[in-house]
Amino acid sequence: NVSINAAASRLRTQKTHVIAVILNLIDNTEQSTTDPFLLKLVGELNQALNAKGYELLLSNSFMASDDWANYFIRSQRADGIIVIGQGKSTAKIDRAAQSGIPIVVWGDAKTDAPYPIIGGDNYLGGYTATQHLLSHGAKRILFLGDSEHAEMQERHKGYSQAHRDANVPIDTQCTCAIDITSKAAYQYINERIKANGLDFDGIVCVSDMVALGALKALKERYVGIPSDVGIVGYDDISLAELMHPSLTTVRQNTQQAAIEMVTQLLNQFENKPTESQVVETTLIARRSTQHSD
Amino acid sequence: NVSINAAASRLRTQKTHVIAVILNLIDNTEQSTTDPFLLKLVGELNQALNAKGYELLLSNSFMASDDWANYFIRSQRADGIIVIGQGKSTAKIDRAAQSGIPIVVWGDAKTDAPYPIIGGDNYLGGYTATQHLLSHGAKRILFLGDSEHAEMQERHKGYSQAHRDANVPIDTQCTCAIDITSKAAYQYINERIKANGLDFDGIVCVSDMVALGALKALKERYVGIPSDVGIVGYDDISLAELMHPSLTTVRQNTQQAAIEMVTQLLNQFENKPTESQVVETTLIARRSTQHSD
DNA sequence: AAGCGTTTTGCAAACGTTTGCATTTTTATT
DNA sequence: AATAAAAATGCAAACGTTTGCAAAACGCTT
Repeated sequence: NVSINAAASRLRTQKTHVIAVILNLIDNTEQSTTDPFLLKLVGELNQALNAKGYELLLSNSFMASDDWANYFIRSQRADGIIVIGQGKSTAKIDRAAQSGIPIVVWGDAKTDAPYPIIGGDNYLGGYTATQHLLSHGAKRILFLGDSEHAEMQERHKGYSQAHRDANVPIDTQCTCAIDITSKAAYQYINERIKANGLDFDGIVCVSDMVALGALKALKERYVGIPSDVGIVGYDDISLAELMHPSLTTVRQNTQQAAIEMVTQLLNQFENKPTESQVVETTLIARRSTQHSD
Repeated sequence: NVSINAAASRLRTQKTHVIAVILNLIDNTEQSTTDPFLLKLVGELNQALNAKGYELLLSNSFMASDDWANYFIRSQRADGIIVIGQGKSTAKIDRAAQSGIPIVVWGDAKTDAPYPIIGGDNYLGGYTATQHLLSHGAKRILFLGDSEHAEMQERHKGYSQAHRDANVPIDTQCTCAIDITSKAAYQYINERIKANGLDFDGIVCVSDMVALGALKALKERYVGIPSDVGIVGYDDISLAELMHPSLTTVRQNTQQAAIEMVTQLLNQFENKPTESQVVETTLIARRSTQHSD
């Protein structure tokens, strides 16, 4: 009676008021649908979309196969697409964008692309995290993460620049390419210490999950934190401050990001110009890098 | 060309191949869309649904207002509803079910209801967790959680029975009603110790998040874990094993749960009988309750 | 009361599928 | 070769809105 048929309405108006959110997971990695940061973003997006009268269709790009434009937009399942994560290759994203559909992605905003990219300031994040460790006396800082991602590369640039600015030499041995999971980090740190001993006094991690894995390995070997090794994560997931010691981390304003992504997407519906946006990125200093004051 | 219009198809066939998943959040609580366990379940549901050719429409019941049956089903936005969490009151769920729409809920399977409820064995979970602590010598065990939920009540029953079976007296002072957030747990433990000193030697928590909050408070006061206080969580979120000490917890098989929920929902489409189901619930013993072996 | 502009009401077409029925074509059977 | 059965093809109706247009009703002015 009072409820109107959405299918009919959509057919008639050619508008679905649905946005597909695609978790663009890293293919051969276990960084899965359960990654806290990604899901946090999904939660924020849901709120931001609802506020604008849109609903969120969650997709892990299993059903959509590879042709997002056709599956979601042409077939009128959604009005636009929000992709979370650039992945190692932006091929799928590029293809979708090329067919001229409304699309926004969460990733590295500095990437030059025909679609708007929203993301934190990865260079600044990497720089600040590293500088923070250096200023607390660290001399050999590991960079723990996957450098194949645009986001990670930016962070690594910041990592390098911070070293140069502080006149601390960079050892390429300190850049460690691992899967961005806590498990991989745990294993890596374990094996490195077994092989080399404790040949570092700081770690910049590419996510909090990675940091937690590293932290666990260090604790099990009774490495003092932050006395022997300082560690900083990335994302400020809710667990970060609950750790012991609480985890210094780089926070990206996900709420702002979600709102911005939705705005940029809706702009495309009205053919307004769009542009990539950088969201607030701040270091949250906690105990994993400094003793109590 | 090759892509068919979903709106038209849905209108004609009266089938959307979409399932609405509603995060039935506890109203005046901060247990938000970012709760790791809930999102884990969402992830699993997404996979299980995709496997059956359905898509997942995520909803936090903001858009749906209160009339789920009308908003989602009558209006043909989805074919069925999966509700995550019974909440303090099942009024909304009952109303939706009463209008005869396909619905399944994650909650306490022992609750008598006209719709299938999938959930872990909360009584067993509460019992096993408590028994585990008792068998490691605990004498005064806190039950930390909100007892207004059906699920929590069952766990509390298990908690009580375990005490009786072990001939350990129960003090009502040990049943602590708090919001199920890490923050509330942290504050509660802090204040309790400040007021009473360390008047307990074990904690059964209603979720891992709660356990983490409690853990943090204990560590800050240099309470030995598990030597002074043993602690067991619930849910086995990925962080549980990364904590230090790693967290003993009760694991509910969420993958099995997701598949079961989807099955029960699809059954309703074909008017097959449905029934509430209990999923595998096991204690994962880790360091927060026992020293290394 | 007639003329004019504005608002209300009513109708029919269109959105793109699916489905049932009727017709035609193909294939198999005696 | 004639007939029955099966498969393929074509057509039109229906799903429930929205929207534009026409017609009608209404209010105001001269």
